Amino acid sequence: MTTIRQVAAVAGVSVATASRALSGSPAVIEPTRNRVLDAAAALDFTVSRLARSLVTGSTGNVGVILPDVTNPFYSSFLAELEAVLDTHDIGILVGDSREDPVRELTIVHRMTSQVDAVVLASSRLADADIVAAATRVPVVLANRALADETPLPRFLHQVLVDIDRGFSDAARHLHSLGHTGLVYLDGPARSWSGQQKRLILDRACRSFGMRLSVVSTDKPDFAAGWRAASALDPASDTGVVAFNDEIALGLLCGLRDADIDVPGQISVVGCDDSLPDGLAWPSLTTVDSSPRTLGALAAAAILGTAESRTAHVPTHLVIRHSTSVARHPSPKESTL
Amino acid sequence: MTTIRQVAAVAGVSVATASRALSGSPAVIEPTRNRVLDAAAALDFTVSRLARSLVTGSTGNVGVILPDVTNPFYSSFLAELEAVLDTHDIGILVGDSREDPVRELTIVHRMTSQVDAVVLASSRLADADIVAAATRVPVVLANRALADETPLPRFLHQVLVDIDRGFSDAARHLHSLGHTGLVYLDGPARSWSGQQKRLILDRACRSFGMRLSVVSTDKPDFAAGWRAASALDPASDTGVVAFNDEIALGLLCGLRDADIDVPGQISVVGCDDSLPDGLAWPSLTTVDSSPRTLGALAAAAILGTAESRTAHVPTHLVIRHSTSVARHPSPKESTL
DNA sequence: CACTGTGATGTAACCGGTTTCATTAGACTT
DNA sequence: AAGTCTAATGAAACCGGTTACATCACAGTG
Repeated sequence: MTTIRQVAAVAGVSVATASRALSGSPAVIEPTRNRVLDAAAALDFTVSRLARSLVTGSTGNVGVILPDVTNPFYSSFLAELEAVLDTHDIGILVGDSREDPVRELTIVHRMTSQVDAVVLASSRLADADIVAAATRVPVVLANRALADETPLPRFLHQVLVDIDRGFSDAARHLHSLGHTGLVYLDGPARSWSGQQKRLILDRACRSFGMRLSVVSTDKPDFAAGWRAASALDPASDTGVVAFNDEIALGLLCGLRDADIDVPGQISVVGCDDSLPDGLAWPSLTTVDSSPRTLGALAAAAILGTAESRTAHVPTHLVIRHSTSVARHPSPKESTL
Repeated sequence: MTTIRQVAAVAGVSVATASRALSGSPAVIEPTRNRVLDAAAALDFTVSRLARSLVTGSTGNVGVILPDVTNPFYSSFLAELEAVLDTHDIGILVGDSREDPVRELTIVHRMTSQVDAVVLASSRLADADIVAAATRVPVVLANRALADETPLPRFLHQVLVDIDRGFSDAARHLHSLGHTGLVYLDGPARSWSGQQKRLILDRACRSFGMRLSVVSTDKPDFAAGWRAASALDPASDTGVVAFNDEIALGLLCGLRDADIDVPGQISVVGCDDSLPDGLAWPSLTTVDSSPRTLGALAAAAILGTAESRTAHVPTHLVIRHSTSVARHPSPKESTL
């Protein structure tokens, strides 16, 4: 490996001058700079970000920890975050906690000493652990908020999806279609956003006088939705809201497999609006919480261009064809 | 930030001893080690991987560059790679080239000085660039091979999907079902594996006396498959092989939208076997090239446990219900 | 008892850059 | 011509660890 001292030697200058020339300091005169750059090119030299980081105290890297890289929500989030930071020549250390708080904490520790900030997406950590982490390295919480009573640490940003609007509207929508009860297909047990969605639906149902029942899923994917299909009874469960579109899609397919008509017998609402046109049939009514926008907000927090300590991605309900008027089987009707 | 000198001071030992105690050297006696560990705990100290890397020459990180994190093939690959390396306390720097060789090269440069190795997944770089990179940092090529005439650099591993078997079988399968021609829905123009798939199909078709036509797609996703649906003519295009399952799925949905029956009118074969059960209807005949296994092989190459310089993931054709006997419209039949 | 060997610890150099501060040369002032 | 200022460069400290080598105490040996 070639070092800056070799470059300096070849260029016939001191290491200080070489360093200045290479980092574009204006204090070095044109011909000198060229000698250094030529030498560097000749030796195929690139500065060691490691060594630079050690002395400057900034690494040019940020850490990102996700519950599951494989989940489209997180991979989109990551893609956008990466795209923005890349333009600022910032690298990304990625960690996959696989929904495990212990592993998440381990990864945080591995990262802290080599990044300028850590982004925790849908963190499964306890508030206390997050607060503790924020004392060692700036933290951006994405899709997760600390409890209201927890005071926000100095170096903690939050970027959130404002699902309140979307989920309230989802409940209102189903209510207005005559549904008298709702089934919520929840996400992972430790998911903060899943819990929020549940709370919002609960509040909404209460205000509309609807029943709410919750079905848990371990991993929020297609298979979970498919399995849930067989747990539903079209006689009583006419309206379903899912944690995300993957679950909703699995449900759609599972219901079709069971010859249950959507939206004729059961109405389905998803979340994220992450499915490409034409994949879901019928097209899915969903809450559009954009992970890419969330990624952009996280990037803004990292870059210091965020306007406030906690930012929100707005949502709204996108009504398509997986929801329709509830069919109320009256006692008189026979099921044939 | 607390340093090892502070820990040493509190523990009443020299920095050397502190360092040894913290890194588990056997040369330090039990009570001393405890004093150091206690001091470290009291000061909430963690070693700076940065500083350690600088002197030891090994960073404990590897870089991974992908054409698109959002693509399930790559996110699965990444997930597995991460999972294995995580158990060895190795971190991952991730870069998304977005199919752009220039960006890919930039990312390689950003990484080289801070990783122990770089994994290039489906690299879009020229052989020469890859070889050049391999002189600066060990490289693992995943799903991409150098040209046969290019001599393998010392620090270059290759982990490949042995699609030959799967794709030959796909062609044979369709041939045996009476299809007289094949349409190949290709992936990104710069994709090496796409080119390989094309070559294999070409060879196979030649040997079976089948026609082969190739349709290009820019991004290998659902939407591309959907668009391709309208480019097919069921009268002549009865057998289709797709670059991956996402394209195949898009095609399936697009064909259904156009009221073209699969497999009645058109048979479809995908690649990767990445779709969850029940998503595709009819279930998709596909070549099972496992990205997770590929990720595991890449990890083995990194860890030095690889048995050879180039490893292969075997494939075979998984026959399901999206392929069937070709319906040959004879001139006498009317289309009604 | 003097001598050698061994094991625990300390001292200081080192990794590859950046940056403070000193030095030097030349331009400008008076 | 002496003095002051400025701009370019160099010397050396420093970032936070690791490790080669020196040191020292003590046990074992003849």
